[in-house]
Amino acid sequence: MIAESLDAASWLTRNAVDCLPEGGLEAKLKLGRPLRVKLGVDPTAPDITLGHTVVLQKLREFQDAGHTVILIIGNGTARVGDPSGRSATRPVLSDEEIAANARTFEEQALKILDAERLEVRFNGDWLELSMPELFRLLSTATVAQIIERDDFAKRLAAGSPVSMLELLYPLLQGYDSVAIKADVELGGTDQKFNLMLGRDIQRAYGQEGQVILTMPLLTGTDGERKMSKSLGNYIGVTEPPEEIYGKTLSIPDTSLEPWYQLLLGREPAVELGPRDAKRALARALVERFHGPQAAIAAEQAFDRVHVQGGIPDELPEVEFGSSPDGLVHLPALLAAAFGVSTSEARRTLAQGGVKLDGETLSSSALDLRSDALHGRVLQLGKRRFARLLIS
RNA sequence: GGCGGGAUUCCCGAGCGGUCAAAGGGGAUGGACUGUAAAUCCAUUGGCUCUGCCUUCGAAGGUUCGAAUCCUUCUCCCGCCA
Repeated sequence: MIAESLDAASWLTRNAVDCLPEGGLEAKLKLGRPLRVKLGVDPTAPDITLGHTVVLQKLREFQDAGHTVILIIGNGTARVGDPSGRSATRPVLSDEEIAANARTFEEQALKILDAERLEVRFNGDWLELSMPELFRLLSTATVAQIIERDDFAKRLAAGSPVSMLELLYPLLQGYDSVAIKADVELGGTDQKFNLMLGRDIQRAYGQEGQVILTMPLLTGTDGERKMSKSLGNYIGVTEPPEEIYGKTLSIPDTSLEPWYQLLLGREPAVELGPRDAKRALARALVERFHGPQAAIAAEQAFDRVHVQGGIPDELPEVEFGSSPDGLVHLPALLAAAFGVSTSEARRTLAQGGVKLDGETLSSSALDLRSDALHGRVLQLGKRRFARLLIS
């Protein structure tokens, strides 16, 4: 069952940026037992994005090769906050929220991972160190080692604050590897430092150092920064088909190759132009999370709305009351229907961004008769629609 | 412990007694163009019962006809020295 050949290693390192140390994975594979492959996740963001799927797919490949994946929910480390990136303050979550997020994460991760070869662990279970234990952990690394890290080095050079807790974070993450006896740890390239430090810590605890495997970070729909929920440039795997389809089409052409490579594991077909390659990508992604039917439907719906300027077939209904004289104040209606402020509604209206059954509404008449609105489709901007039920 | 610097609207960042809902940039949104791409152009970007009104410039007080701008106290941050 357990593949031992070099082929197995080269398959598993496909698309990876780093696999260290050199030859380490091959050596681990030769052990001939299922390896313990670790991924740590932050319990703050419950929804899995396409960005997460890059690493998850790699984990799945390990599972398919017979290895065990250990998903670590960082409820203990959440109290510290990963300094990767730059956000300094993180919301403090309650145990209930963390548990709920972990469940959601696991549920969504199972769209990719195999439940049979998965262990889910909470690092809060072992991050209750006594002082002597903490001192032992702290003694495994030096300040020089820690501040060598790129983020820290830059921030220190720029005179920005770096808290003691942040310095501690990589050690705690490394301790997780000790706790679960990880053979391999995966992460994005931004995790390289933490992963490497984990090796040192394991060795300080008398274990063999883990092999680290880093995957490229998927850029977000903006094509610039890494995909993340907080940057708002993400596609969630549980989003509706039309959203996944539409958002995928909105990525810049320059993201096409990396997205193909990281999400589909292949190059875009050469005979397709960028537009059609992107459509094929969007179909493939919808298909992965919603099935082939949904992919076709999403594309058709998209074409109807955006190519032909039509109206989607499923759209939310909005109930709204008219005044006693049968008039409806448009800004108030837009505000209620789309969750914008009335000021914003007025502005958009003035700019020709509001349509009723496809006809642009003018801002000269802000009050319309209810019977002119009832049952019709109100549109704000390009993509927000609602069917009106005026009472 | 001592000395200095800072906190401005989503972000960065001007403003230093009235002409400030607050320059400029970024981002975002709407429009044109298009392939919900890029590039480009135009517009908008606190809220509202919208030719006016209300609330914003770390917090609370104060001075003034009038404060983001001056004073006091407080909170937080940063640097230098020890």
